[in-house]
Amino acid sequence: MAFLYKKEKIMNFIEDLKWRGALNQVTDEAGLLEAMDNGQIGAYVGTDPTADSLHLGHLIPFMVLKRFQNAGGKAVIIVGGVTGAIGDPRPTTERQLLSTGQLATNEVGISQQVTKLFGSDGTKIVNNNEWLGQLTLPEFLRDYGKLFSINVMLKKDVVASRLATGISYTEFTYQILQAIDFLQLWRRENVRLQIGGSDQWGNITAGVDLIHTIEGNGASAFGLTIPLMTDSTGKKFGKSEGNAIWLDPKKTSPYTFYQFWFNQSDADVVKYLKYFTFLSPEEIDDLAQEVAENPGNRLGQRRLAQEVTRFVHGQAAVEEAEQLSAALFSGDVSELTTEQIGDVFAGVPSFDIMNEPQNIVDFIVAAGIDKSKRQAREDVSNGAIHVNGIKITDLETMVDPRANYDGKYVLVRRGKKKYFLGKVQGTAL
RNA sequence: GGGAGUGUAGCGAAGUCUGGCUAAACGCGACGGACUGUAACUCCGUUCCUUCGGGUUCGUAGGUUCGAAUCCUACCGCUCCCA
Repeated sequence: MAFLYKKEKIMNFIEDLKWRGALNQVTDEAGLLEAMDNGQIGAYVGTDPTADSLHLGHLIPFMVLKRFQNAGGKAVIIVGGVTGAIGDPRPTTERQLLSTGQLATNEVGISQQVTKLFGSDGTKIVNNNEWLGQLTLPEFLRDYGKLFSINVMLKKDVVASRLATGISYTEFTYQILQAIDFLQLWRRENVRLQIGGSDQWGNITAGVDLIHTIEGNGASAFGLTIPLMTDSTGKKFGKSEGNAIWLDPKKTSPYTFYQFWFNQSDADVVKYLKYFTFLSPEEIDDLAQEVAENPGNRLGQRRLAQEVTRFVHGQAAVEEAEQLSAALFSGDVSELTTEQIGDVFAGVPSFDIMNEPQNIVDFIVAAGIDKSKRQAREDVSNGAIHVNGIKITDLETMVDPRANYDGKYVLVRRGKKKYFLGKVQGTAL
């Protein structure tokens, strides 16, 4: 069951990850493959609910978990709970604790997204509050604390780097909690593998060690980490204009999501195709050749955008994003009908606007397109602003919302490819 | 508890000794423009707000001075060393 692509290249789970550049370290490669062959086992990824939605950074371990699932394994995901309330230490500074209300909201949002990605069949989403929440301090100290050596804990990279700047006792304890999670899932859900980013290595091995200590050295428990994702210029992957790309369509529209992938550079497409799609090595090799020979066609980028958008938002969203992209990047937007605008542009950031003429600069700021008048003036002067397809360069221009699209919409473009849809409200009092 | 440092725009980092020429160097990031393939590279411009007169900034609050990021006092945060 650990084998994929039986009709084409034969690769097992690990070989496939290696080929995709998605493998950093494994605790015991041969042991893991053997365990996978001996019957279905589970693997888990933990997520702390630091926001009400997942973003692309989270998708990285989830992609590997999904491959594990596709290879016949059982996917288990921990969404926050106690570990989320504590905070995984960052290498630099102490985290700000989230309120319990915020945590609860975040957990709900993230659980829904995870369910969408993994399906409900056989996938298990758990909250570690189930076991960590019941644990009393005396039990914690007697049953677990005794098994952890401070000397070893201090050597973990994250802790070591924090010794210079300071780390609270709370965050220091995090690795123990995560180790307990692994142990509990090992017992409850037959989880034998924990998957995480390369920064999770220390936490993961803490869990493997704990299982070996309690369940015996022969106990089958493995850890696997994924390399840090960077783009070809060495920057951390997953940001657009300095903002995170969210999986929640309300926070990042499927159109924006699609465009994020579509705009990847030639140097990165193949890497991302391997990483973020479930296309076979043959298909990816073909696309790689296409990118090398006819980069201008952007076939690789297009396929990447389609595949990832489909995985996260579904086929309908792909079609909408492509329609919208076609409308925005090919023809003249002033030719579009009111209906087309309403249908197709739903995915673009929108704002409400009063039904009365307004100076262009004030209009831009009121719409939230720029954050200050200074910036708005600069953009207008630079010829960066188009209203309903017409470039505006005069700072004194008045924008009349009634002028186009039956007075219902005002379509604004800033720069080469950022669109905003103004929805005209009633007349101002 | 004692001692030594440190806190500057989104980030990093000058400027502080020798107060005015500093809305504050430089780098990164970000935004816009040119080029292009909705790419990368490169180049150019912008990057506190503004009714374009000016206004408000350099941890916080006071003080000295004609004038303070720069000097003084107190307080707050962070780091290190000693106890």
